[in-house]
Amino acid sequence: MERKKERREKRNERASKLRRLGLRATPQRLAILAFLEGNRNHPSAEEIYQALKPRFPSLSLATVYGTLEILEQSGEIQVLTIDPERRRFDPDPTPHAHFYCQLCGRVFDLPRVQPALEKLPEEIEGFWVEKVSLSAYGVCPACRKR
Amino acid sequence: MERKKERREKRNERASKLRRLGLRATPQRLAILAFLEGNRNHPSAEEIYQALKPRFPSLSLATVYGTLEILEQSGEIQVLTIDPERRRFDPDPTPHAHFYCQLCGRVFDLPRVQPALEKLPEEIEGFWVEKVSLSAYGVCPACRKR
DNA sequence: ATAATTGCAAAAGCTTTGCACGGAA
DNA sequence: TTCCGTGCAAAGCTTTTGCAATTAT
Repeated sequence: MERKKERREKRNERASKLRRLGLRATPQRLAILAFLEGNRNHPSAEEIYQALKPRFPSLSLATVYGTLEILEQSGEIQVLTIDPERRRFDPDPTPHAHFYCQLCGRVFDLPRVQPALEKLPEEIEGFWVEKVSLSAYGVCPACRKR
Repeated sequence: MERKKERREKRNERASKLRRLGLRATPQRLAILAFLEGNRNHPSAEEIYQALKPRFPSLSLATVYGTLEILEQSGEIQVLTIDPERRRFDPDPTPHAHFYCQLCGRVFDLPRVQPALEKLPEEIEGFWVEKVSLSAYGVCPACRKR
């Protein structure tokens, strides 16, 4: 069974990543990292919490928020303010465009729009720019069909 | 005194605008419109409320929220989600870039960055785009000096 | 007159905080 | 053993809602 070994390795990678950031590798943090990894759904804190709850019955929403906070400060993830109702979290910290569907509320990546962002300088009209975000609002392909 | 006449005219313009939208021209709405007009501070609902409270002691926050909601739906203003803490309102409904200062929390217009937005089509990769917003985060000129 | 709008209070979310306990290093 | 991290409950905010009273038309 190679799968077991693979999982163990990924787990170790995540633990190392956390320790490299000066953080303790707790089961909760490892689970949140694992859930986020490769997740393109831009989940909210509540969604992460609900998804992990079955396997971590003692998990608390406060821990989820806390972990997401330090992961953002560490540059491992990015927080999106695209959804007017709640914060969304993106495991990919590199700048890229997002789309918010006003019908279903889902958030999508728009990787091909990215280039427009690259051209922005570190300084615009005296403002020091740390991060740029491009958000589009409208109707996603699935909702257009209905 | 020409000022009085001018104020009366502006007030009439706002009243007409409201009625054109099928809305009643109440003192509260006229005051909110007047406060927003030419206001480049991207105020929050609370800020609008506090600013108008002295002259409209009976004004309620619920009315402010309600008015802002219908003004947005009418296309008269735009709601910004750039501030992670609260919604900000912009009397200019046309798409333009914004800057959020992470130190003082103020929101600025970045009118010269606008062109980058113009190039975006109505449809991107199957997504129907109704609105695009470009937000930059960093430190504003005033805060850089300190 | 009458239908829309206001203001109040309460409710509904989302997110943060304080603190005692538990667990990683 | 030593702190860092967790979980719980409560609090803090922003925003929404229901409804009776008011007011624009």
